[in-house]
Amino acid sequence: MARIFALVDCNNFYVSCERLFDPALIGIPVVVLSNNDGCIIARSEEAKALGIAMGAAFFEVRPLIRRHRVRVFSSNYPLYGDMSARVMDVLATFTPEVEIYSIDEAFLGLDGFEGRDLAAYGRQMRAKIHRWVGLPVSIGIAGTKTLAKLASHMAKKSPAAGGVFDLTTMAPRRRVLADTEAGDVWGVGHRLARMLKAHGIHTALDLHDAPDAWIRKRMAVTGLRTAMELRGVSCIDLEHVPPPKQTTVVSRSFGHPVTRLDELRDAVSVFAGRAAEKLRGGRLVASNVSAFIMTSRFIEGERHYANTATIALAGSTNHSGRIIQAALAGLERIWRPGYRYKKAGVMMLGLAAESRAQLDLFASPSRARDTDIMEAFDDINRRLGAGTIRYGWPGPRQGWRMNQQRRSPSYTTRWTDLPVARG
DNA sequence: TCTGGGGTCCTAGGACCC
DNA sequence: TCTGGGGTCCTAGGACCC
Repeated sequence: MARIFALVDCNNFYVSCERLFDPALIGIPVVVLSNNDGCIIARSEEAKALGIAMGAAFFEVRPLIRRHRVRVFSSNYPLYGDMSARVMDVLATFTPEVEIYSIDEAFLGLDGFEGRDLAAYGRQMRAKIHRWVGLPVSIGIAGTKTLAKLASHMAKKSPAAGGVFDLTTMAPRRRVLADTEAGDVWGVGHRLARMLKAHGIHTALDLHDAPDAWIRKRMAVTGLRTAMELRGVSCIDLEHVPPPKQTTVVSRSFGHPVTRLDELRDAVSVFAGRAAEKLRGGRLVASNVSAFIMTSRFIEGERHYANTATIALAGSTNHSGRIIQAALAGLERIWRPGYRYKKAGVMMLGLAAESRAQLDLFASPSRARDTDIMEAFDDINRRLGAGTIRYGWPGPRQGWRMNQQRRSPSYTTRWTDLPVARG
């Protein structure tokens, strides 16, 4: 049976979320910044038209932004996460086969819908999301995930498509592939695109037509899979249930460079504490903790240093105290004086379900008590706000804290930020 | 002065064992 | 003391994604 996939992609997602709660932003250039207000990660169409590049450093495009009065926002993940969940809920009313691929994208399985007018079905989805949530989306439909991604680009690019592009009927595949750069294909990044270009492979069609053996040699099995998918052979299936996480990371760039060990200790404790909370939230435990620190890669003429230390936990755990202690031990091992550190983080490795570690956990009475303490800890932070209680003592200097000067309110996830309508 | 954060997968190479 | 093949496991690094 032929497979049918749809890719639903929210247009300029973060910008669209900001516009939803401030309609004055509609029709004018808007951008959203990364954590730490470092670079541009979302742009409205008007901002794109001004030539503001994706990923551009904020300070570099600042003159342009000033000149054109571009509205600028720090990223507001509680808001975006909540809006994302609403979109996904609407999609679930159209098919049970929904794979949430990222915060702003979902793959749908539409096998068995062959008889229908798929583009019309897509337009229904679009209209319902617009009416119920208020966000614009683009939808691509095709026989493989890679082609569905490509079709969603077509849906955005061609005004005639009306936001939905069905590659199974609307255009010959070869023509669409010929109009697509190889680097725009899902699975072909910067490096491979450059390599392909050097070998005369410029378009998606060139890749489609390249010999298997050559692709296998230069792009490994993942590259061959991509080429097969371009040819309409489905190799990447829908993932209905997300596979269990293997690692989880909490890391941040610092608002200002950090030189002192005590400041780094403070940052690493906060990150490790947050990582432990993430584990408990997912009912997971970890067997190892890595701490890592690095200087800026961008400053010329300054010595660069980056290092990671991995510490084995004595038995898998999600206990904040143990994890913080291990992360700090890792930090001591890699810290070197004389550097201006710009970023640090904590990675949890060897994740496993808490339930599988239970027996071991309760083998010792002190561990059972630890679990009770952590539950109370999380409960307090849930009810009174994140960070109400934490491990350790915040250091006197907080220069490592992120810059986030342009954040919009948490309209939908904090009562005090609820928008007010006035008649 | 200022350049995100959080993930996955594949491969090559070394250690170790029989 | 040297020779050889083959298997597994682990890690580091590189590539990708949003």
